[in-house]
Amino acid sequence: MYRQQLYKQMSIEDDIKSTIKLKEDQKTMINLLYTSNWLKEKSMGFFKDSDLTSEQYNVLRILRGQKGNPANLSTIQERMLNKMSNTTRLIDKLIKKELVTRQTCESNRRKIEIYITNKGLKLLADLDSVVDDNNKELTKNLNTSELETLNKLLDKLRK
Amino acid sequence: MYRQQLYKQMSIEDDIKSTIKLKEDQKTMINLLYTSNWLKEKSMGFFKDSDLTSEQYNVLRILRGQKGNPANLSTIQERMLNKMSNTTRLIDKLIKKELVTRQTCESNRRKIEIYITNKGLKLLADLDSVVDDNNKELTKNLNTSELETLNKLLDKLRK
DNA sequence: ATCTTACATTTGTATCGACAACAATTGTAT
DNA sequence: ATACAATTGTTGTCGATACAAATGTAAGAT
Repeated sequence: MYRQQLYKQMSIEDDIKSTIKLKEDQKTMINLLYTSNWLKEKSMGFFKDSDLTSEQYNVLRILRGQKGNPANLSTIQERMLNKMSNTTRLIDKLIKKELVTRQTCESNRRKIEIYITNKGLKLLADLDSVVDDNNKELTKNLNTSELETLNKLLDKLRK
Repeated sequence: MYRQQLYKQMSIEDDIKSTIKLKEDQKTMINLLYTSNWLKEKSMGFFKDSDLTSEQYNVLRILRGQKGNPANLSTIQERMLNKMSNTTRLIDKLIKKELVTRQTCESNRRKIEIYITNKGLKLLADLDSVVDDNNKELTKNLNTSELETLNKLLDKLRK
């Protein structure tokens, strides 16, 4: 039983060359993982140029969002897109690049406080327009209303 | 229409605790990465139980899709959800577990042919229902029509 | 005061992935 | 026939990552 490829838009089943008919929920699972990898691949060039990994960039964004306030490790971990087990060493890398600083919290010495440096802020500012262009490029096939629908569905999925 | 936030569904902006208003395309990018990580996390238990990594499972699925025909390395790489650089060593792991076999191709001795073993097929068969349940559980907040819409939008995004 | 438990981060270890160098085989041009 | 290029896969290296155990700190119970 062969599918009608000719009239159909290229779908996830074509992309992964599935030989069997997938159920809608299976398709969604695969589609989401596949699409997120697709996005990562398409963004790789950007991260390579900036000499940051996507996780490092993510942490810098989180710190900028603190607007001058420090963040401690557990806060950062909570907010990261993908919780990784070893934020310590990620911060080490950022410190070596002088993009953040680390100091132990006065009121609770178990905690450490992490600040983004001016150099870090400057780097982010420089990257902003590139990231923006990249986002626009990668989402150019969907109009705003479609993007909204997509976001709503993703939010609802995780609800 | 004030205090609209109170009645609003939890969105990606709440999830990542963004302090700034994001544009729709930014939201989509983050939402996709975040959701795929969410799915991976939620599926982790399954992979741990089966003693397979998600990539190994993915490769076994691809081989089963071959329906008895072998696949060579480059074919597998093409079809993997996330292209990894070192499929050789991934196959090594699967061979050690006796889930696949490897032999050089007769007609083109640069190529190798990879077959899934009966043990591999049996493992997949055993996992099928678990995977199915997992999929259903993870997509339970969306009905079929919503899943279809989601799939269409993802396909269109990558088009 | 000491003990236990919880919290916050760090460190050890083993594995994974990216990248590059390499080897073997096949294809092609002269 | 020979040389050169392209294909296909393997191996070495190194940084990144996951997971678990260890460390240091705080708070509560007895």
